[in-house]
Amino acid sequence: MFALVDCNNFYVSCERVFEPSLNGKPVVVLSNNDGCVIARSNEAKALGIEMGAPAFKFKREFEENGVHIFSSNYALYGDMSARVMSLLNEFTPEMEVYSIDEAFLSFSGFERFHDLRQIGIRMRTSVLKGTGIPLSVGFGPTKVMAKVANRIAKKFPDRTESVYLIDTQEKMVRALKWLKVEDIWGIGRQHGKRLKGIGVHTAWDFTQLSDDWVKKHMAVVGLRLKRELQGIPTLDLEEAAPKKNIACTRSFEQDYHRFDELKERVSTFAHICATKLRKQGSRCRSLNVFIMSNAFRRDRPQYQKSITVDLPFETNSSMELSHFAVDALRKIYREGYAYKRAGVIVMELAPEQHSQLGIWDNTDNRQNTLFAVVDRLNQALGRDKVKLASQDLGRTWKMRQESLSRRYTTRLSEIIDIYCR
DNA sequence: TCTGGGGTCCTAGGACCC
DNA sequence: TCTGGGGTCCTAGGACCC
Repeated sequence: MFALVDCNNFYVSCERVFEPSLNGKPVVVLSNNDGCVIARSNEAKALGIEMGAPAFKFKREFEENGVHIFSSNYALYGDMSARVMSLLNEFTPEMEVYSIDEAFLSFSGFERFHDLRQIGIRMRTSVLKGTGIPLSVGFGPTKVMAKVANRIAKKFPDRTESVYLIDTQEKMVRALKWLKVEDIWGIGRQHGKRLKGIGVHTAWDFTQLSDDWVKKHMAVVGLRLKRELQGIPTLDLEEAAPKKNIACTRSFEQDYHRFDELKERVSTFAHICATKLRKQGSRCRSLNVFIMSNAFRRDRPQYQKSITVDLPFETNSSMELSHFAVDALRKIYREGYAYKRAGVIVMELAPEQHSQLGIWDNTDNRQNTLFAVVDRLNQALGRDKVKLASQDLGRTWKMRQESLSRRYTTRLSEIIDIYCR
């Protein structure tokens, strides 16, 4: 049996831990630049605020309904996530951290000696007590069924105590007939639309389709999904693996027109990618740079272009990557457009240890030592203490973050205040 | 005025090899 | 007129996830 454990409205729950007066009130968390709604409390969901809704369009609604707004605080969410995962890990060593707020746990064999429902309830209690974050837990014979069970636990918290177990044929059929086809994990908008078009409305209907149809229209991924929903496992827990691509991309808080302005940002994105590469112990062989104008402004001329370049050698040096990224930018930059978004993606990653050196044009090895020191300094003193000269030394831009909470758990100076009367 | 960011996997088709 | 057979690798695009 698999469990899928999921934190309820995770970002909102993190904020509420440190502001408990917000329990029971509508709360939303916004994306970078306070752009879109990316987390909602149940009360906010009930107000009809959609996931991904642009914040400016809902401004009035927020005010009228007293919705509490937070800018996203990834330092806080990342640290809270690590605490949750570490508590969950005590229940079984076999765990796959699937996302910042979700984990699959394998309990194969446990069902013979343990009451899985009780284990689920104990996980909830432990994490709630240890971190203040509420969970929903679903158990099923496959990963997809565990997802389904989790959905039921979340939908009916009172009846299930937020823990639901699918362990019999009847429960499986009942769950499948209840679940809408577009809500199946792995069925997105496109497939959902097509399936409904041919009269497939529930997960149960989907399992009744022929293998041929599924294979033809949804390839092997669809076929695996069908098996999983029939209770036949095709997906196993996945090992934590090094990333195959690493990206840093941003929308700007204002339009940029000049090459120099873009250059400054792209150089920073390359530096951030390089830092992530070094942290993972990888180097990259190629990188992609893209720039684009504001796609929402249909009234203005549009331009978007991306370019992938092979590097002459593998590297994770901020200086070298910044240099190559700016070179690439130069090739795609066109004057006369208002740029709104850009990014750097490093690709073809290889482990540092056995990297292939070229004969003629090797990276300068002294950079390894240099950036080891840079990383240490930035870690100890704050992220931007040491920068490249090509970066944003003037720091003319700043991310819009009007409602940022404190980094309660990772900065001593921002720790929660307790007042005694 | 204002619209996020970071990933993965799969397939078809073209280019190329012997 | 007629034009093999069997592979691999790469890329772009589509679909999905959180």
